[in-house]
Amino acid sequence: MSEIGRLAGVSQSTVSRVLSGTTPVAPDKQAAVLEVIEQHNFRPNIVAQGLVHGRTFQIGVLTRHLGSPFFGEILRGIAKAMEETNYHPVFSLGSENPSEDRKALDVLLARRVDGIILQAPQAVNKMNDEFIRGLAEELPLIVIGRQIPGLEKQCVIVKNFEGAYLATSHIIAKGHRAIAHITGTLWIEDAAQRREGYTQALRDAGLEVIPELIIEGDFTEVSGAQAVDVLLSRREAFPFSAIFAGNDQMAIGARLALYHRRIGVPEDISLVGFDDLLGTQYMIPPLTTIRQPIFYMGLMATQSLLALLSGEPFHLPAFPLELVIRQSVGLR
Amino acid sequence: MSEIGRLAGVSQSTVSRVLSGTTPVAPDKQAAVLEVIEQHNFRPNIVAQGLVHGRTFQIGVLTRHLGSPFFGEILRGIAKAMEETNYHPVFSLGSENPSEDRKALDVLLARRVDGIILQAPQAVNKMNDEFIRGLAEELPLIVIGRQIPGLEKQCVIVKNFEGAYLATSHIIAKGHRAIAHITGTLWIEDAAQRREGYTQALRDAGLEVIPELIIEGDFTEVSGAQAVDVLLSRREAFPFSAIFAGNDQMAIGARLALYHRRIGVPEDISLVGFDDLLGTQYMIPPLTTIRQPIFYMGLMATQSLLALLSGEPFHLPAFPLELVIRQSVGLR
DNA sequence: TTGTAGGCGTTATCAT
DNA sequence: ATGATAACGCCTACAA
Repeated sequence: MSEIGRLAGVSQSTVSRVLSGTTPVAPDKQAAVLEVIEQHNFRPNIVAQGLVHGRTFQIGVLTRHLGSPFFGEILRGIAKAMEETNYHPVFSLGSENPSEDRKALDVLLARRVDGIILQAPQAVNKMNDEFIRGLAEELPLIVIGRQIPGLEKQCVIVKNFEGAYLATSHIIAKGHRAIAHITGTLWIEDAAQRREGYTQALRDAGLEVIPELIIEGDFTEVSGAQAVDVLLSRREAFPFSAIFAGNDQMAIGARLALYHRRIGVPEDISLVGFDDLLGTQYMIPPLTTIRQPIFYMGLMATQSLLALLSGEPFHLPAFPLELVIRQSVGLR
Repeated sequence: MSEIGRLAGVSQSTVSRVLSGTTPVAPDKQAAVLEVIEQHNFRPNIVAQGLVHGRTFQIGVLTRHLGSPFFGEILRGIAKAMEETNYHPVFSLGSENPSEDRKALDVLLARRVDGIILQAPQAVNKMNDEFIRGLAEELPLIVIGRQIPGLEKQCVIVKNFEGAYLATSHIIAKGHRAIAHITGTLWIEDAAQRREGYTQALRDAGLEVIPELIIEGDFTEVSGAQAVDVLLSRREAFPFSAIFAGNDQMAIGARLALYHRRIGVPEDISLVGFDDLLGTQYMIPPLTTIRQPIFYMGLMATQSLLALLSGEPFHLPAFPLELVIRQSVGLR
């Protein structure tokens, strides 16, 4: 920057001022400086700026699984919210291994990110509620997909229980008596809560909860397909006529497996998903699912974080769920 | 850091030395310092370290679409390669809008990333070959999915033409005469090259290339399904008995659409994909596809970049493709 | 072995 | 309006 100043015949501070625009600068010098900057296509070093300001303008996002459409949507929301700001997201991939998870967080912290978005952090070990509460005192923090007692206002959660209850009740209302459920990764709260909603709906309808009809998947399409295989292999002993999949990805996998076995949906088996993923209804119509505003969850989480950052008040809205029936489902 | 030194009764430099381990420090002082560090759980500021060293230990990754399984695999490779290093990836999302694409790159540059991985950059406007060559002179750079003349050694590409040729020839060898093709986003080289391989294989077999049988998709499942709908709607005028999908995601979409119309695969229509995506063969068996070592492409690209960074010699291996036939395809 | 001091690229506060 | 100058947090000669 001083080099630029030298070439333009001004001081380094003037260059800084031209760039920041905080203080008026004589038009001729202004022009001279911009000229030199242009020639050398100089860019101010954000890192050094950060040193001065005490911030990095980076938001850490601790996540898992970048290849999923679900996460992709959340990310779109996060990126969208930061679009016109100076902030930039930095992703760190957690894993199912708790220590790796913690290490990923440490990297973010060492980089002095200005705030953190925790995506469905594991509730074990060093990542327990207590730890996260402590973390929240050190820096602005938003948690997606997990409710931390005492930190409710900074947690983005979804009415998983209600959604699953709604979905299951809908299936029951259509006359089904034996309903299977493919869960997501159970240590992720969303999955556990959806399972609860499912079992509660069964109980409230006076139906029996059959453990053999509940298969744990991992939110991926493959696990959905595999779960169906397991269910079908037991079908003699544990018959069922409908499946409630813990998310749309598993619903897609399940649908493929059913198609493959030439089992009609919904004629032979009814299928309900969760998320209302982009395009799902096009790929596997007809589809009944629970709509979840994923994109907005990412967006709002980020906006709240930015508000936290600037000390502004904010409130995370409640994210509603909705039963969506695409085309005529014909659940029987 | 000086605060830590004060509390431990040593100078700030000694604290630095304890942390870096570059210079011996008296055991007692060492202990005292570590003690204080522990108490205040102090972490050195990587940003400030970067200022001194002139590097940020960040690798910029310009990408598009974080929600795709294909990109997820590349990313796994990138992350894996950086795992035991001090480097950390920073992602910036490009878009189909060239100016956005450029802006995403600028953010990375302003953050003074030490190196850049360009993921299938658009070959237009400011991102032309000339520009990228210039960029490569400024900082270590690896390009995935596009061949830049004069920069071949830093480009990770795949034998797309050969793979598509192989796939199409295989289908022809099974007796098909009218083969449809669903392409990926055509401004991405991979997609264009695969289309070339497809048309060349047809020509070499003396078959006619029918434009109406070539549908442009965008690598997503939905586009695969939609393409099939279009193809089927024209089937009277332009019949076909096989489909070569430009990637596995579109193959999945196509398969779903076919299943939905109760069109058997491979009895009625044969389907071949490209990528050998994780789990695909499980979800839609039997599947014939071209195997592409996606994970290793990300891994090797990153290792090469790190080598570039440290001035070590390196060579990007050729990434082979392979025709994979899962189970008995029964292409007729 | 340890402390002092200078510098990395900016911004902000002073004078001028 | 503009130029010095002091931070920001850390590393590293250099000196002791």
